[in-house]
Amino acid sequence: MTVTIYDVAREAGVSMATVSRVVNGNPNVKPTTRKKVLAAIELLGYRPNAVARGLASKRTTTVGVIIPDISSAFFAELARGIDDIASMYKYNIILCDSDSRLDKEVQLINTLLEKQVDGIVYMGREITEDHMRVFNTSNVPIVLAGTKEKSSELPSVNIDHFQAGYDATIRLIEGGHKRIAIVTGPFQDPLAGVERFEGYRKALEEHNIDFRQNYVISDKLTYRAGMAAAKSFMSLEETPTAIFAASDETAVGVIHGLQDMGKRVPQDIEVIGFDNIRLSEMVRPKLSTVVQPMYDIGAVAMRLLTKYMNNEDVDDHIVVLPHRIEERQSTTLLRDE
Amino acid sequence: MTVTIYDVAREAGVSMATVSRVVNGNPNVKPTTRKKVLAAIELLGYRPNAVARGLASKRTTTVGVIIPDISSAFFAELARGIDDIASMYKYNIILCDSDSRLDKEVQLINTLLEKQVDGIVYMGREITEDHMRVFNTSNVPIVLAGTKEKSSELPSVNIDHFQAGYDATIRLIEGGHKRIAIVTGPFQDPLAGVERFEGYRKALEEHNIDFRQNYVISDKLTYRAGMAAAKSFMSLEETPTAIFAASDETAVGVIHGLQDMGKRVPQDIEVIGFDNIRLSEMVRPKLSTVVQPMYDIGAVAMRLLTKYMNNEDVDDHIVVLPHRIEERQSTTLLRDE
DNA sequence: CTGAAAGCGCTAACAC
DNA sequence: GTGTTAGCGCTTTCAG
Repeated sequence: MTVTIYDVAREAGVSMATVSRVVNGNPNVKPTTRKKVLAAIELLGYRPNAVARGLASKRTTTVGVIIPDISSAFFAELARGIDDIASMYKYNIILCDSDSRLDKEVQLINTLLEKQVDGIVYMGREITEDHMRVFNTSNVPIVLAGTKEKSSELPSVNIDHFQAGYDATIRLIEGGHKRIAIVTGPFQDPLAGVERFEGYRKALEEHNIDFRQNYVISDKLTYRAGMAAAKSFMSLEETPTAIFAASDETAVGVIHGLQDMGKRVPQDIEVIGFDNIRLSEMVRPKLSTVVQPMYDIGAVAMRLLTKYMNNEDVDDHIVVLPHRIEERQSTTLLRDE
Repeated sequence: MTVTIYDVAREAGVSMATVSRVVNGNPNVKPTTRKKVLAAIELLGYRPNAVARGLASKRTTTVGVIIPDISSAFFAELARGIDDIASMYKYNIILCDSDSRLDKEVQLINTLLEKQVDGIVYMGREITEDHMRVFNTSNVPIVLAGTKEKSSELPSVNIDHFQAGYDATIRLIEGGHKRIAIVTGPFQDPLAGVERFEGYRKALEEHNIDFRQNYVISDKLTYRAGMAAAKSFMSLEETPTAIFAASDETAVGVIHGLQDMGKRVPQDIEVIGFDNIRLSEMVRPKLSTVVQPMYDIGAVAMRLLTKYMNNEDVDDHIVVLPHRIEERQSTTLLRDE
């Protein structure tokens, strides 16, 4: 029924080993026999069975990727980086949407390990001890992309979120603002919820601006949350004049919430986002934002993983990529008015 | 080093076969022995090797998914539907980004087949004879999601794009418009480029509205293309009063292009999009659009695939899901002014 | 209800 | 250069 390496061998009048050699590009084959084998392969329509190969060689050229939400523009962009590099190195990807649920994540990791992936790229928001426990049962390398884990045991690639939050706030301060609000992620999220927020605090502190608890809203970084936050801030007695939202989607929600209340951005209130997803250029005013090199984070993470899988030396298992601020129309920082 | 089924068998004092049975949930095992085996598994930290299982059983519980661009909101949403149903049926997904390139697609299909996936869900824009050739070498079922192939041999799930294009245009006509332009996809794309466009033509024709060649622009359905199209249409002597864009992103580009030229939407010009991606609610005015049940298309496609993989009967291999029009703020169809 | 044994299709020494 | 021969770790008859 299905044609195997053995059929090819017989057809070509050689041994399985020889067929295996030509299939795998082993140079130790006389050109004439190679030709014969190739002809037999063509004739029979032979397709190597990667599962059998995987069992025999103990390598599957497949890596597992855990993603919290494939329809999130941010993670999808990371995934693109991962996929590009993976395919460059001839790896395939088993993509698993974890829905950010711990139980599912743990189960997925186990499944991936059973499937004998050669390595795993993990994306998530928070890493608990339960995560670490499963990670530790892994016999293959794992690298975190856009995700952090406090002990810094696991290799990871990120930007400096603290610094990024600081930078964003500084720009607002330099724009002359004193009443600066923030919509930050859930506090369980060490990056979007904590570090960016800590950067914000530090910036205020350094500039002797009082920190006001009612200027901070911690929520899931959705569009709706942004709209709600805008309403909430605008109901304060002393309303903020600038808002730092820890994600672009949220920032856009903030802007629309503001606009719906008749406020103009940036004339009345300035808004800055985070990530630089494509959406940020597809709204009016275009969103000023902290740009995170999403594609690169994914790409570098995957590249790092290939090094581990090939037992190459890696000089630094924690890589921090640069970020920058892209000023568009939702802030007026560059205008001198 | 790694613990195998054999180790568990010895530890539990039973045969491999018995261990296999408990691992696979075979009921023909005495509770006591099951308990013993489970204990041994726990003790040894045994993790079944899915590759070996796949080789022996000829099933990998893995399906391949080809996606043109993982960072496209439309396809990502389909992928979510696919993934959800796949995980519901205990399948894992090998996700391959084809970048819409024929050569890569063909190569990816082959790789997936080598990896012994149990089935394939294919998403793409166009299906050529080269595609069909590879598809035909497959010994596992393939279903198309959001993609069509003229011969209708392959199972697929879609909406009726012709009807959808027709409906969108009719709404514009009913809104009182006579000068209706369209930004359609590339003509190689049978759905976004051809069918939607044909629907548009038919609607005009039925209402005795002259078809004008300079009211149609066929381009990649990007945001930029939308902006460019808006400029182009507005440079015409007789400018359109309504524009149907064959994707939401393009529609938003059109709107912004219009706004940048000082036009108001919908007061001066009405715009309707296609797909109903999340973006359509995250812009102002909110975009009226033809809603395509993206998640469902993916989900149904995957469900269909499971049927084929289990040799279940399927009554109809071509499934057409319903679409509808969601009126938001970029059209005034419902207003009576 | 349980065990023995024959593969699944391929790779990887090891000979020649 | 090429062939032989063990496995890789598991499922699956087939007995009993």
